[in-house]
Amino acid sequence: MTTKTKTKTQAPAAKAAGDHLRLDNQLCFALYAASGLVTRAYRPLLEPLGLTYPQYLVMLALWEQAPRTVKALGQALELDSGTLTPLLKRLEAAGFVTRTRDAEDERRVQIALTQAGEALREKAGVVPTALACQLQLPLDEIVELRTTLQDLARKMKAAS
Amino acid sequence: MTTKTKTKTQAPAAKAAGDHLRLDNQLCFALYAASGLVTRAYRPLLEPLGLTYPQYLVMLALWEQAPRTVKALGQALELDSGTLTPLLKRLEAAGFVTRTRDAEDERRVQIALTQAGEALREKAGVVPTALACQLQLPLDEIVELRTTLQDLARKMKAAS
DNA sequence: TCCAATTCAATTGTGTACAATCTAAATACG
DNA sequence: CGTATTTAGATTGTACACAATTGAATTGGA
Repeated sequence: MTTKTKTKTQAPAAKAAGDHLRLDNQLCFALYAASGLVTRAYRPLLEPLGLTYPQYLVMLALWEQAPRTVKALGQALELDSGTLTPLLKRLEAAGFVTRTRDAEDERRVQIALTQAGEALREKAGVVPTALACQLQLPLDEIVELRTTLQDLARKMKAAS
Repeated sequence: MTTKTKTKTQAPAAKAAGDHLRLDNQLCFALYAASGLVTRAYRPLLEPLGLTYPQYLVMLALWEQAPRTVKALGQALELDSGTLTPLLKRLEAAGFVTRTRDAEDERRVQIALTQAGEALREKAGVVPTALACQLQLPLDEIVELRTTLQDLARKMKAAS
């Protein structure tokens, strides 16, 4: 219906401002909501591992390459030290990583995996598969969506 | 240390575990990183309005329809009262919304826009356009990505 | 050489996010 | 009626997330 009449209607709702401020037309909100929903879907899968979702991402980064500095982790995950420092301390307290000052350059802190941290990789192996089932998306669509998002991320980083 | 195999090539990186735990192969991480980058891109645009990014989303929802209950806002934005209550108190303190107990049902709190809150919509009008430029994506790709994400969100809500 | 600029991580302060719990209000139901 | 259940928000506790600042370590010049 879209009462596009030039009525000076004030109270009811958005109208004159057009659709471009509608929540459902915002890519940003679709991204925000989807990201939140996916994070929530991971929670029950990660709880048995003793990890939160951001902690899981940090562990993924470390399983791929360790030891790494806080800085390198931040670049890989797009996070800064204000976020990572307390998170890594919690992972250290949980026994999954160690934090050591680099002897070469005392400003750096190297994050390494403990035995328990390494061992956790086996248990985490089932997580992506379990989640992929919940997504209810065919594999080729998952790949395409992921590629599009990585593309977007790359462009935004370049433009910043 | 890595006594498990006699191959001396243990240290470098993930390998046997396969690619399915690689960060770059995770849709969840692509979503997480893209969402964070977009949020960050909004920040400088929203700062002159006196809004954070989640506050902006709440205002979008209210510009579309107000007054609304906290519950209704939570459903629209996929957020719960533990997040919304303090956020709405800050918006109230900023003078953009009012919070009123519903006389019909005293459990409900109605969130309405103030004059300042209504007026902010005009200033916010430029935000989506300004951001669309930064995205460096053609409009049809934006629409397609948005549709895919909304699809994903719908499926995940249905499966939960 | 010496010191200014840079770099790295930690800290501080503000603002989300959510689970679990709590309270009051409304509804169901016997 | 009167109580059990459900519902709406608020509160509490834990965990991100980032801007701004700090402080120590390194680097780059003049």
